[in-house]
Amino acid sequence: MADSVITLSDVAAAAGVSLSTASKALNGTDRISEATREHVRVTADRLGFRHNALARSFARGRSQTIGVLTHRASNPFTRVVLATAATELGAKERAILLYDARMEEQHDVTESILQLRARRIDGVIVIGTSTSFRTPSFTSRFDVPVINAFTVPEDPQDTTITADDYAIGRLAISHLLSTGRRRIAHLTAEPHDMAAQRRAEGAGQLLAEAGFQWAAPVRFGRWREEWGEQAATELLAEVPDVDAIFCGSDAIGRGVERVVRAAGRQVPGDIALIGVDNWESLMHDQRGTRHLTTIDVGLEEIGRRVANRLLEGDLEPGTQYVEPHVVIADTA
Amino acid sequence: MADSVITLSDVAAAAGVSLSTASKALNGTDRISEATREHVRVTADRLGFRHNALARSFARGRSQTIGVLTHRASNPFTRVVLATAATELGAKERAILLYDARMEEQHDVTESILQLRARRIDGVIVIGTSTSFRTPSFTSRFDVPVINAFTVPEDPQDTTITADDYAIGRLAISHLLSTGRRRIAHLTAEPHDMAAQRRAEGAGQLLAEAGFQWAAPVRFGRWREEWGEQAATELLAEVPDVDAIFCGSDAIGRGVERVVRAAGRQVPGDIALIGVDNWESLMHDQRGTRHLTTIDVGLEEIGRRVANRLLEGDLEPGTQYVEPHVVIADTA
DNA sequence: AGGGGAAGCGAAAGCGGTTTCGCAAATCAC
DNA sequence: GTGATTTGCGAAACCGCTTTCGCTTCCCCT
Repeated sequence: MADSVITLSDVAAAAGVSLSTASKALNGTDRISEATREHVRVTADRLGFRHNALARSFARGRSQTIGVLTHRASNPFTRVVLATAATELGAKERAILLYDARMEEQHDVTESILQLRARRIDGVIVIGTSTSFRTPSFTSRFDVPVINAFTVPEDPQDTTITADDYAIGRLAISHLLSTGRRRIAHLTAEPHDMAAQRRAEGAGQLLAEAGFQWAAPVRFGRWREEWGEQAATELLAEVPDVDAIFCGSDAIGRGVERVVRAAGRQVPGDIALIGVDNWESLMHDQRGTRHLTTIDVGLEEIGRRVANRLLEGDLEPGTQYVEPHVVIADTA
Repeated sequence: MADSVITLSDVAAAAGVSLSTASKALNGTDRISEATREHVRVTADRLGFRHNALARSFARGRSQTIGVLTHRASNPFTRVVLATAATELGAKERAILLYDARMEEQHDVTESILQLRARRIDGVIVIGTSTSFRTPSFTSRFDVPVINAFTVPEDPQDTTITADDYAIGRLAISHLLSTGRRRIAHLTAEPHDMAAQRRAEGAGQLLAEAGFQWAAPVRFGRWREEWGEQAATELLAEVPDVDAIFCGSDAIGRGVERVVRAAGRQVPGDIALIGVDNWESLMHDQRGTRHLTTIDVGLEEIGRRVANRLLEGDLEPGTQYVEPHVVIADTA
């Protein structure tokens, strides 16, 4: 590697034009004759020239870097959004600078914000941890575009892309109905959890619209596998002829499944099970086997959209929801 | 926000020193009297000065950005390493620029490499997808430090940090033995998979050292839940009195568990189960419930180490393994 | 007292582009 | 054919910081 890096003035010299002409030719800016433009391009290629991104960023005052603020980068959902957004941005030659609020609990986010501004970032992505917790609004604290992902924004005017819990609920029920189930129950998480609420609400709505009702009152509890076990045990005692269970999450679903099978019921023969999250795909990279039928809330789509809208400067205010989709496997 | 951004020369002027003195004072470089240094610092603070990171990077020729090369950024293991490394780097004000080979299957990695070099990145992290596939060596293709994560390097001289499959196998058995199990079996993935091999090898070794042997020959198959079911079914038929199963992965473990329970055996009462991956923690962000007892291979530790060693310039050649640890839950 | 070295600071040259502005030549209008 | 535009290009300023180099002073040593 003969590494006496080629600069733009080398190109200009080789092409017999001025530095400024070379710059404009390659950037397509200003008025340059097509002939010169092409000639410069060819020379640049021949020399293997590449813009020094650092110099360019500096001169333009734009860093080609996006700041990312997370509450907890170790949250698995956050990771998915983060990784897909980063991939998308990387493909467009944008770097990301991640600030995890977790690490700076004391440090006040203000510090991170100042850092990001000092870096002259071109935009900010704020990744929440769910549709249950509000994320404080950062929009006004930056002079560059800010977009929220996977959260319910404090200020409804903030540009936000997130999961559609209501649609998730509807979709789950719609799928169960379409497979002929009629005695459907719903076991889900904390009653105060907004995501759990919305899912239950959407599910209840669709059920009602279809002219049915819950086989048992919706059971609220925790987002945990154990709760799934407990709730399912109670449910089976109370409503033995239930023929489908919409589980608020895949974790709950796992617990439910264990109990249902232990009770000697066939899955999905006697009782169909559907969860939410698409856990297994998160684990298996879309290739492995699937087991639990589930609803994918669209985290990857959120990551992609957030990145692209930011780059395209498409920041109309308000919340945009991504469509969930059903992932059919062995349990429904 | 009165945003007429403060530059270093503003500070210099306000402090009554030259631009260069101000620079040196704040950077701690060169010889400057402690008095002036302090005075400049105070003035800078008073003015709310922050270095323009772009200008600084440009002047120094170092971008404060790390390039990250992945095979498949959507792989769940990759995501964990990526997210933890990014967090660690972000905390030290380093951005990352991600190139996912997946997106450029055709495009030849060469292009990405050129891009990264044009960005004047300060280092490169190459994230593999497992300890089963070799990653081609990129070390010589960059003039900056390169470090591999979660992979088996093509060139053993490449600086690499990865999981220790051998230790994983030993640890699993050690745990089972310590809980009094003696009739232990091992159900795992493809016989040609290096990770599966090493785990089986480590496990076999420890077992032998302890004076025992496998209750049944090791069964190789797939990394899938279904294979867990099938293998467990066969195993129970063949060796009904097995009292512990070391499952090659949590996915396999899930399948095994279903069959074991369906056969009426108590878990862990009759049969203890231990997996590998720590799936549930990946899903639950360390807080949720755990169900399957498992071995955490240390992906997060890999991410952290890789980031820190790169920043510290600690790049002695060769492979360094992270220690796995047991995550005790309900099944062993 | 005189010379050598170190300490403290400033002038100025980059770093590698982008961008404004002005000028000459070419094109247009009438 | 003359004046008014437009077109194509180059000179030079500039982005904000780092770093080399050299010039004073001051200190110490003999």
